Amino acid sequence: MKSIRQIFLQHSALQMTTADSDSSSSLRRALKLLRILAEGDPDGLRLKDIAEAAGCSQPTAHRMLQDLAAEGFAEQAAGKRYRLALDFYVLAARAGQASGLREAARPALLRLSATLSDTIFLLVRNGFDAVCLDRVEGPFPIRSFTGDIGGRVPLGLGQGSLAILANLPEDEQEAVIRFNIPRLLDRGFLDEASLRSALAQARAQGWVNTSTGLIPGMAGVGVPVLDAQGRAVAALSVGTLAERLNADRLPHVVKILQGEAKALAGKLNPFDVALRYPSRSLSTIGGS
Amino acid sequence: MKSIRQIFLQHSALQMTTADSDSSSSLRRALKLLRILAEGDPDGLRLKDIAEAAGCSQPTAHRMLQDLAAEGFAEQAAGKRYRLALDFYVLAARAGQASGLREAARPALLRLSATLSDTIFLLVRNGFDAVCLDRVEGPFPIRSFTGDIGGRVPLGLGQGSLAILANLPEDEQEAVIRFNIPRLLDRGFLDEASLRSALAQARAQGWVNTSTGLIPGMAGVGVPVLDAQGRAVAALSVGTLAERLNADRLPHVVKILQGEAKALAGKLNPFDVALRYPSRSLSTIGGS
DNA sequence: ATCGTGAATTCCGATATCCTGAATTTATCT
DNA sequence: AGATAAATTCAGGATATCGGAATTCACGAT
Repeated sequence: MKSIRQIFLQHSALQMTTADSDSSSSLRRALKLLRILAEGDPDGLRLKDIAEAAGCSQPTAHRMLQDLAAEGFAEQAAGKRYRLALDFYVLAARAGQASGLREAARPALLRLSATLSDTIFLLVRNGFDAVCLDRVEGPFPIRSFTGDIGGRVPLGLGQGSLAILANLPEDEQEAVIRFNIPRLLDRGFLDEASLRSALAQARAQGWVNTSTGLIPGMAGVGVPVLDAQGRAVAALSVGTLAERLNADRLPHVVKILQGEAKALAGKLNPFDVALRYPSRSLSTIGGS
Repeated sequence: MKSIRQIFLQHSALQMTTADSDSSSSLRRALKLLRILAEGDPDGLRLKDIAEAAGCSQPTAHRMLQDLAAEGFAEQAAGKRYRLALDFYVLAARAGQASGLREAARPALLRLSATLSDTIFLLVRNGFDAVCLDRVEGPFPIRSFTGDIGGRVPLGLGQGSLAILANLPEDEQEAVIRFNIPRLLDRGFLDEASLRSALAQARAQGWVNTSTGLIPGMAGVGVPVLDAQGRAVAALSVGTLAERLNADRLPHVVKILQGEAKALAGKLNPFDVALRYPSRSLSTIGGS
């Protein structure tokens, strides 16, 4: 059985508290600048603040930003402020296309939104999290754990996220659970026993209902998107008002979701999320 | 009048054949790797091919890719292939509000899509290209020059793209035309005379109709989004089936589009797409 | 199933690049 | 306008980078 560390390595590309964060390589430092820009004020950041946030000298930050600008990843708005530039977003749009899932799922999302008149989410697994890859708004205002596109939640929190976790291979599921329990408790989630019973139920019935919803007045349904080996690679979910998921409508919603999930799975023949990271990372993480 | 080179410098962040492509800085070279990954197969590229495309040795490419992966911008899929990682997408999505324009335009796109039941595009100018910044699908399947979000077309090709070009300042327009003519011809587009007359008409009437559509059965309308100085910073366009843009409906569509474009322009007071690039770039490009 | 080819990764010395500090220019605030 | 603070440029010393060679690894063929 895989260890937590192995699972972690398989998905080490998380911006988590890896504690190796300060480490070297000028490239790494430059890339951190991009992250600083992304997380900073949309109108741009001052060079001084960027340098401080990056922990490097002002001339160094300046030179790197000039390079980033020359390549179209950053730009200088009025007032000398630096911010991300268009090319960055353009490239990022392609990054989401990995395996074409987003593209493949978009028609389904639109159909679901049109049919159900609710907000639809497309989630994918990424390490120990579920990431919102796409989302189509419905007419009702929704609060959800999974915020907007790009939002992350620990696997297990929220219907779609739980649907994914419930359909991972046994050993990975176990590792994720152990890793995520503290994170879930931090967010006021149920205890481990409740999680395990919810997972068992989710796996058995093939979908996750509103019972795990922790936001008052909100409810949702999530179904997994399975690959050829029956492993969850994504989830479709609906978020809506609790009153809109009564006993009458629920079966209908589940059925439609499952139909789309199955059709989507059919389009994903060569979908392979298994990553292998070099053993060098082991020492990096293990040694810190 | 500005020279082509000057215009080019203002928007030098193009992945074109700048001939400065080989130039210095390890950061720039690393960022080019990201571009290579973005343009390559979504399922990933082999290290050898990446190294070749980047014009550097295999070990060098390897080390840079490891750094990119460690920062979450790239990842290794099964089979050792490298591709852009999800974090890249997530980062941009979170910062997405940064662009302002996209955020500001989204309600308009949704309204247009709902009202017209067609696919709506938001294009912005970037150098010699128009870039699709956002897009809302309609119920009809559409083929367009401007592919999905992030797609580029030479300015002048397509309704929205032409609408932007038609409303650039005289000298820039001229420079773009000269630069783009060969590119347009390559793609089976009309000759220079036709382009110029189309531009004149577009500028005069304030919108671009389907007459420039080169895809059989498809049609569209584009209107420019003008800044305070009357320069085009973006375009809204509709793409649909030719039969859905008959003489009855066309004026209606144009009117609605123009209304949204005008409202959008009003929200863009502090929107400043003019970029200033350091004079250092001048010598870089001029000297090669 | 084993072998052979080609790719991916690691190692290491030379060297080009990057970083820190100081000086200059430019912007911002009172 | 003057003063202050930031942004940018400049130069020398230190270091991380680069590419060739060797090794390990993955994959296709016999």
